[in-house]
Amino acid sequence: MNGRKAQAARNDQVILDAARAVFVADPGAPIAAVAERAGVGISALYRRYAGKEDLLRKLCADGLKTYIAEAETALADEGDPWNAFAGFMRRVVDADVQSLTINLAGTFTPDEDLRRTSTRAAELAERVFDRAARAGALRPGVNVADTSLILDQLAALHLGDEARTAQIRHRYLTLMLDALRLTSAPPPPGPPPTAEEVTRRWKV
Amino acid sequence: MNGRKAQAARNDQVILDAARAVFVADPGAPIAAVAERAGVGISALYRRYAGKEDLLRKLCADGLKTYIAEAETALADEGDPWNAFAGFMRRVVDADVQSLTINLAGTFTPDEDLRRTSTRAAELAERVFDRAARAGALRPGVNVADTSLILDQLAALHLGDEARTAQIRHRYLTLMLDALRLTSAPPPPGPPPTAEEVTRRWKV
DNA sequence: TAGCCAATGGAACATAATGTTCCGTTCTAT
DNA sequence: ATAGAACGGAACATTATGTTCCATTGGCTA
Repeated sequence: MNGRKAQAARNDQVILDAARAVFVADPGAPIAAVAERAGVGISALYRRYAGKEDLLRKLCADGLKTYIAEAETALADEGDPWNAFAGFMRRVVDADVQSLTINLAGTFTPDEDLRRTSTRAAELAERVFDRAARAGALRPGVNVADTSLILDQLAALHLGDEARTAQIRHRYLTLMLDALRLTSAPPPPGPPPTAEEVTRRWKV
Repeated sequence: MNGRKAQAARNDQVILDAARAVFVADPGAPIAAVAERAGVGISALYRRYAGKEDLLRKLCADGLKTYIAEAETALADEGDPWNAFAGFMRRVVDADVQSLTINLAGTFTPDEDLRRTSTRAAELAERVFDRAARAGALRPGVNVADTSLILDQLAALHLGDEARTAQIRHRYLTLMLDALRLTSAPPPPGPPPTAEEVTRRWKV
């Protein structure tokens, strides 16, 4: 298949890739920046999405889906529960999911479908976490919400280059995982984060 | 002393406090928000500062000064070098210095004086860190720049309430410090951050 | 007491940024 | 050859926001 239709199909992907790159780098970027990066005109965007919010919702939903996929991969791992959990965290950092979900939250109004996806993502993550916890691999006093906030912190790291940023994020993820693995250390101070505190960032 | 002059003197402080609160919560906040929070008119601001950048520079310089003060306190501590270092980190988190320096960097052009202050701050922090390192209290492979990036990550944490935010930041600072204290653990992966990478965020 | 002036409030102004629409053009399929 | 999908990008509408300007207030001094 060639011609106009093929270009359109290719553009679907090109636009999504560009949008992801642009909004990961700057969540408040103008829509024109996406068009420029994709090498298309603005109407190519508006033909596909009703508006900016629509595009952001799509990106966020995609991010949650890869998060879910990684969690399912971790759950399918029959080996050491701690390793499954740690691997899950590393893959989520690599996919830069947090930049697509947390950093975009609040810039658009979520729809029902997105809320459902978000709920499912949280459930799966909890199962990955709990399995490691029940195996006695985790420091006392930590919970799933802690892992969300840890991912948030890592997503805040920006060092110019995308590759270098990923590298440095893994550096601090390693430190955090080491701290979470200290099963005989005292619980970290302060009340642990609640699910509500982690969810509050979503608009409406 | 009373009357107009006293009000002006009070306003100096009120305006600075309001500006700190507003820009810590939102580095891109409009200047009108500061005036509103301070309960003064806009001209009360423009009488004191040539423009928005001027105010931001002032806030940033103040932040660096408290950072320097805390580092000097740590250096004056003759006790355990690790405790001095850890206390320094905790106090910097409490003062929310990072929100006034890193988060504001890039939104204004630093002047010569601010650059000098910044350099001095880095020197002192390095001495606090090195003393702990020479005492053998630190995990191999970590350096001062690591502590900067750790503070950045913590500053990215926002949980509505200011008190709660401080609480949760201390939670993860504790985890990070625990990981930094594992003197017989392997060095964290990836090339450590360089001074240049930590400094790059400054405009010009 | 009259008058000067620092200090202020806040409307008005000037821009800049940016989401969205619209129209002429291109290219494919029939 | 023609209809219509897909597109480019200028034009438009709106909003956000830094800065200026002027009338007003209140204390201090001659």
